[in-house]
Amino acid sequence: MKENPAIRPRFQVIKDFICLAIRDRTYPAGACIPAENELAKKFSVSRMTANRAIKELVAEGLLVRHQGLGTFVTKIQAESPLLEVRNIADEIRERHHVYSNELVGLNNVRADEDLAGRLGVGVGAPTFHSLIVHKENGRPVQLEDRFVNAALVPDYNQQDFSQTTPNQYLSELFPLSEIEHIVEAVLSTEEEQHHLKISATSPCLLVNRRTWSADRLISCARLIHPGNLYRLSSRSTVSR
Amino acid sequence: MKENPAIRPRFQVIKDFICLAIRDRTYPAGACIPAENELAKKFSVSRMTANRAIKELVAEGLLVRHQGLGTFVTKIQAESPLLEVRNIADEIRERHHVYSNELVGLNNVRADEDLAGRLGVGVGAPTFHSLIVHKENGRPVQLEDRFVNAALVPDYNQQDFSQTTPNQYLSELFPLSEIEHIVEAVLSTEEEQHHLKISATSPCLLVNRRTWSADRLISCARLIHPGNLYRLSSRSTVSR
DNA sequence: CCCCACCAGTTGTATATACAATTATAGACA
DNA sequence: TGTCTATAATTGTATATACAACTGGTGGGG
Repeated sequence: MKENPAIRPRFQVIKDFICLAIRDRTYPAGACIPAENELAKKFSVSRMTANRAIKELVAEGLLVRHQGLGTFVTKIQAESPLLEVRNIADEIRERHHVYSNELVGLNNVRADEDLAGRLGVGVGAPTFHSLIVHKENGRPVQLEDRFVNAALVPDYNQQDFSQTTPNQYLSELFPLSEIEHIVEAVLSTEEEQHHLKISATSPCLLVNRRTWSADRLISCARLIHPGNLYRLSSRSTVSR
Repeated sequence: MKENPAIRPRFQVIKDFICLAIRDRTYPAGACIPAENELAKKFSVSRMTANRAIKELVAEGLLVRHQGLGTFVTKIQAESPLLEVRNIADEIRERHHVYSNELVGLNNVRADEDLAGRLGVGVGAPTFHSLIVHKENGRPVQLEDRFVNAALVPDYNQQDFSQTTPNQYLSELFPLSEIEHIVEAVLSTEEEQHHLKISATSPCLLVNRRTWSADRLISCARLIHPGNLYRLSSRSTVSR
């Protein structure tokens, strides 16, 4: 199936309808969505087609079904540990949301003492510094402040980050061998507030991440998220 | 759908057939499996039913399809690195599920030639052998078959493993310095089937793990999981 | 008040059928 | 020999239909 966004299969139309309804709280967590026959009538399709749409959303974890009862929106109950480097663009798209970003800056930077220590390079060594706002449906959800070892990634500052993310680009060049995560809750700086469009009192989730490939420290990133917009999510169940 | 192994839905019969054929190399990695119409004829079902079986295996990553061409067994090209020893009890609890276990046995064992080789001790040396079923919400998810060097961990067989796991106990005593993982897919023994409550044809993921602390080999464990309950993520592509 | 049967509504599995789209190959023609 | 077209084979989407199984509510009877 070649995806032409303008011409969607009927089952996809229904999937999109349901996802939108979940997002705008028409069907909040725990709520029962219309039955297959209802959706079939509403969208003038066969029940099989409605079933297909629902079944796929069940497989994606957004819905859960009980024979005889109905189909329910899953509830978020738990967070999964952060063990992997996920590509934020993929995560947003998996939620059927629109990913975009805004490149604030992409510069050559000589490592000061602090950065040298964090990036494992010598003081004065060349690095690249990128500052990017990642957006979900146009809303800023992550400010990525990243430093990359220029000796290892000489073309970093030639990349077009409207077409890829730094994480994706780097992971394509360097298979990860080690990841370090430090997670904490912080208040944001004035600059961060500006980019994330949040107030000075909004708590933020800060993830400091360093990635190694074959024992070489490739980059270190400070990822900061508005606390009310970002959480680590996992599979959910519904209780009646 | 309540699963009664004796009465499987027709699409499940086909899924099982395909999985078995993949495992015994009837259809090796990269191979093309029979088309929907062929399977429909072979199993006397409608094409829709064959399609359902294949589609689900595609979703599970075992198969990949090309319109006009056929359906292929995926090739495993990479495995996500196993870099840590996670405590299964913690993992399950992090999923907000109930962890429990069943201690099948905890014995003193003199190392035979095979075990001596694996545990790096002399033939006849004293070891401890623990066999534990780890359960998530009462359901067996891992059978842990572990041998520990008794000279290094003399109190191992005094532990109450209903209050901790062997992994947790050992990791508190011995900081890990090296881990070896060997991962393969196997059929389970009759005893393993009994403990894991699975059928003889259920594929299992086997992780053989050895852990060292300060260059001393502490223990070796055979961890076996029902394939449908536990899997390591992997990226797969197919080439034609 | 409790129990049971019935019913409505829902999901679960399956079928025969139809048309669309893609791919590779073979044959015809220049 | 190269190009184009037709065909065969395959997957992709969809339909109307049927029966099975499950759940909860209601009504009737004891």
